[in-house]
Amino acid sequence: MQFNQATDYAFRVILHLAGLPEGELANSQAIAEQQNIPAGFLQKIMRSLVKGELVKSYRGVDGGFVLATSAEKISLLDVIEVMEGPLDLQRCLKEDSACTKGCGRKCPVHASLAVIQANFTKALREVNFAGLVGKDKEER
Amino acid sequence: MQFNQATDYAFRVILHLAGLPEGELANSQAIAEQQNIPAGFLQKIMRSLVKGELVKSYRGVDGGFVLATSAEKISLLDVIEVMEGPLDLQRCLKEDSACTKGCGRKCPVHASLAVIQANFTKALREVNFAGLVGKDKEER
DNA sequence: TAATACCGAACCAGTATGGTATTAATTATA
DNA sequence: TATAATTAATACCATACTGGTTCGGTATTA
Repeated sequence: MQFNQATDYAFRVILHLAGLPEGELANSQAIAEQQNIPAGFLQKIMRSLVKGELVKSYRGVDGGFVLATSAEKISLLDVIEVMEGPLDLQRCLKEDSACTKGCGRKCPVHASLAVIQANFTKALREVNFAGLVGKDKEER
Repeated sequence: MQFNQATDYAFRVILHLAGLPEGELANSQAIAEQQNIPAGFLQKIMRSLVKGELVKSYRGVDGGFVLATSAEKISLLDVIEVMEGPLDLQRCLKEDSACTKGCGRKCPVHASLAVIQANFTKALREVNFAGLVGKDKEER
């Protein structure tokens, strides 16, 4: 029960981009070096972030990446879902049919986990990268 | 970000055992049939639960399994941790050294996730199987 | 001593993880 | 318009994890 390494890296990437001066873009080499992420793997991650529409890319000389929207509008959950797909603690919280016992909604474990999951995702949705980058700068 | 199938099965197993009349034990075949869990796989799961000291086993004729302690004292988190090991959202929440960026405790993502994880595990710890089996019986 | 049940370990196919490598497409600029 | 800089796309790879299955061993009891 852990986020992927790629997701951890993606957090760093978004935080990095969120900390950039308005309008400035970062290329993958710079991100890789400053955030200490394997360059080749980072490129793969960047493509996920672009596909997931969290980041915009520009090719060619002086190309690079920028956030696709304001840091305030990007939450921890957004990054997680782009990197790992929807967050569902149990198979049967995604689709009822996934429960091999076929208890439908009657299983009390299911019911409890549904509530816990709702609170969990809410908490992840409430943290945005504008806030995070703010704390990051305080730190220094 | 999903619990293993084995963990889901384990929830059913504990719920099953928690619903048994005082002192009664269930053998793996009965559990497999009633909870619709592949018999061979269930045996593996039972061994994990025994090793994790959530369940006690008795061999031989009329052998089987019982909860090792009262259902009240077994939480969702207990089952999860026995089946999957400690719950840590990020590598660096487990060990500082796991952060390849080496930011120690200064990373704001780390800090936020630590809080979220604490609430998450608290919620999982607060749900016990005495409560769950109560709801299960109401249902019928 | 035979039947019943759990124990332990090995094994297996399929998929995910964490990377790497290569080639193609694009674009600013000299 | 050539060229250097950059991302895009795809394929590949070793290793580990997942969700099982199998089989011989061991304890218990009638």
